[in-house]
Amino acid sequence: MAETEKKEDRRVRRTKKLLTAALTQLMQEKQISEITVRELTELADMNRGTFYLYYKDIYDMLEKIEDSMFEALDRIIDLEENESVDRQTKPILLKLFQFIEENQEMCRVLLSPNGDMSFLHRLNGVMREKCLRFFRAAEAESWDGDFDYHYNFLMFGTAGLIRAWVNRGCPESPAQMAELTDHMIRRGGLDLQNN
Amino acid sequence: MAETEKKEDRRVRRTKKLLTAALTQLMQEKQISEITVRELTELADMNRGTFYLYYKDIYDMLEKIEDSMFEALDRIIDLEENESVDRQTKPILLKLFQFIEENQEMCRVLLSPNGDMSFLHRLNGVMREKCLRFFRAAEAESWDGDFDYHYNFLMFGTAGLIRAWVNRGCPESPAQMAELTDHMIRRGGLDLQNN
DNA sequence: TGACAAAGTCAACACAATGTTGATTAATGA
DNA sequence: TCATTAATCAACATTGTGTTGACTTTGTCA
Repeated sequence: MAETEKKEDRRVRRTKKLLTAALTQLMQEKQISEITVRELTELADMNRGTFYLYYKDIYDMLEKIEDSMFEALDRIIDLEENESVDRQTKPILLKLFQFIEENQEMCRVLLSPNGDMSFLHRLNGVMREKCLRFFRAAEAESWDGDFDYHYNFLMFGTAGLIRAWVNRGCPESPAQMAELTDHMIRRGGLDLQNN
Repeated sequence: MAETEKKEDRRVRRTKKLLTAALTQLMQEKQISEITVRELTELADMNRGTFYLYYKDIYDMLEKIEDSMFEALDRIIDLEENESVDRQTKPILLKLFQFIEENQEMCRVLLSPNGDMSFLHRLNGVMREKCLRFFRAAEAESWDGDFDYHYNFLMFGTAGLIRAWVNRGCPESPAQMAELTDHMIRRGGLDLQNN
């Protein structure tokens, strides 16, 4: 459990970084399933056996990368919770988008057609915990047993927003995106007349 | 291009149906990438060589299954367009949810953690065309260059709703879901006070 | 109904990626 | 500096792949 224990040997850091870079590149070109350990290590210019020192297979590697991302996200958002006393969603969204911007390369491939559904689901799960406190406290009794539906709509919608944003290369600032997301969540996307 | 040309030999239909059932089952248990042609055909109780008569590999098979789903969806929604003259989003949503209900097994696995990101993206693309006419004609000039963001939020949000629904086994009727979705799209998920 | 065409079976094949090994060399950090 | 640990390299059995040709079974349609 004790993550980032002390910090690894420089060679280990180097190796993992090279492998991650190679994987990110390959995932832009093809399905994860089509990526072999052989070509990954060839691209990273290292011995094939070295890969197995750290990962069981490609999927195990991707999962471990996601692990460390979620850990970082966890730290950031828990920190936020202490700072802000008010019940706004915006601060938490701002932190989220700042995090996405910093990890935009990996987020882009994970949300691309070659991406990983389980990443979406994990993001869904992690954010759900964070959001529950905000939502439940607010006057959200209106959705009773429908919370699941409401939450899934808003979370997946936000994921769609993130996807579009990273696909464009994050031209807007995290603050702008947090503002837009907050607006979408509160007032919906269609400002139509009531029919 | 000429799809469903005449209709295939009964043996071909049988084979493809058995393979599809086997794939659906296996995808509930494991990642697509971990599914081998060998075990798939063993489960379907047929010769391994038979698989290669129709599909290049597992991914090719999944893609072809998705193809036929999108074809069916296309027909349904194009039909709808002729029937309804008004500019409501609800009729199109109703047809969508009816379609999902009929294909709920496959939809459930495709949207599960073991699912297929490219399915989401294809759904995104197909529905985008359909929705453009409705949205553009409506008073939706408010979002100008931001259409992409709005659309992605609403489409992914709807996908999240679909996911939650099929995961529960579609207890609500398609009409109820269309109503809920319409509400989410128009008024957003949070009915909070304007802060 | 019966004949022909097409689908499915079976065994065999070369090929490629996997995951693991033991011995050796190189880099790190205290 | 030196003991420790990472990385390399070659080799290995194993497994899935994709394809072949000869065969048996099944469906279609005249």
